[in-house]
Amino acid sequence: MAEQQRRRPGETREKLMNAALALVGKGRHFASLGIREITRQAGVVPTSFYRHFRSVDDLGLQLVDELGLVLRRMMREARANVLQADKLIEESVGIFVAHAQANRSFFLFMAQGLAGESRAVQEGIRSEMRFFASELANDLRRLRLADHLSDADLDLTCDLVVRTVAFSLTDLLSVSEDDDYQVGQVRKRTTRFLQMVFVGAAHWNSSSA
Amino acid sequence: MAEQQRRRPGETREKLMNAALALVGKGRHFASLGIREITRQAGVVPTSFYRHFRSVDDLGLQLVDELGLVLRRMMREARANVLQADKLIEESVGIFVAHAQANRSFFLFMAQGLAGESRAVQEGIRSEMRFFASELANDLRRLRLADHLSDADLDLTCDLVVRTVAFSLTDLLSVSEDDDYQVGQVRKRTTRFLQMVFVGAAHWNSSSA
DNA sequence: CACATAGGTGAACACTTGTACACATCACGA
DNA sequence: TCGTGATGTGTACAAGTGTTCACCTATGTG
Repeated sequence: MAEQQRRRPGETREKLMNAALALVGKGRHFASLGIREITRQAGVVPTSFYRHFRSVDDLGLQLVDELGLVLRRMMREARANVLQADKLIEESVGIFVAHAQANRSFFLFMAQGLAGESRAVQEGIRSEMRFFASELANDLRRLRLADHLSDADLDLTCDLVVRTVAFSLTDLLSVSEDDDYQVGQVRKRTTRFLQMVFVGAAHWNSSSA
Repeated sequence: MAEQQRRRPGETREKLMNAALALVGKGRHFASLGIREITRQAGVVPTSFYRHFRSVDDLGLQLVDELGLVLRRMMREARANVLQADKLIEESVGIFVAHAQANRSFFLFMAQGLAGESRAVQEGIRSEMRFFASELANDLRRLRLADHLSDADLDLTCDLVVRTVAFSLTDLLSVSEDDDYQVGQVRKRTTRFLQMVFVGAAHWNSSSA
């Protein structure tokens, strides 16, 4: 009936995922989204949803996959841009904040998913964080910045770093997107948190023996 | 019509709050709860809800208040039970884990609320965490355990501690309630996180000047 | 005792929800 | 060329939703 223009494959699928993200970005919680709501936002008929996803949770899982890509992009940029070791933390936090701002909805979704209602989404996000932490550990090892730490202690440190940053996400996402002052505050605070963690790591074995 | 037994005042109100908590404890996300669902679980007619709360978010706000009481009880117990300073961290984490297990639904609600959909609930929980951190700072000051730190740096430390513990909540709540091994793992890991933070705090000024 | 008030109840409303079914349209391989 | 499968659409329905209304009953204060 309504004219059906030729569609690039996967287009509606993208539209649906973006619609879910958009709603999350608008302040809704992912766990409270419904199929009809998402399709309405996407400008698509409800039935189409089932062509691509079995349920809202399923869509969530696929969002986690995309989130993985976003995180990898961020990591790549961080690796390319960290020039001097002494500004390493500051610059990394800066890159993180910039990405979080540029992909606000995505990171909002991530923060929500950590205590979300779908066990699978939760585990997916957790697993992305583990991956991130292990990559960080590799980098630190390669740069020989933590030679005095055992592998286990280095992992511990990186896990703590990732957690701290992840928690900062909730700070960052709860201030207005363009309140530069507040955003700066979060950045400074996060930087100091990480500095403290690294000071702890630097003195770890000598103090905990 | 249906016989109306004499009710202790506020009874239904409690029933409603407990019902919401029970649903959260069962794996539901607070943001996805509806009025009818809550009243059904409470064994009460939907209309009764409005006698006590204006909306689900309102109920959430009142839950945050109760959460405050739970946290205070926990703090009191921790203060009473910490015997030797050298086991301070270990014992505190133990008490925290015990309380989190005993009030699983409450802490689940807290973890969800941090990235929740109601701005007010979010701010309430955040504020409880700030209070907790400032009390912790007072204690450390009183015990003269952080004399070398400025007030601002002490606050920073305590904030980081509270965040770290709060994040552990998501670990703790995602493992089965009675999987003692996993729970023990979370406890050990959290303890080491905090030890690392405190090592960092101990060497803070000397390393960051 | 009378009465105001708080709290509990059932029926009804206008919507929204998830899901199923039948059908239309396109791209593409046999 | 003709299927055939993937993707889109419209309609339908039963069930669940938030909220309002009028009404009932227990309780405590004047």
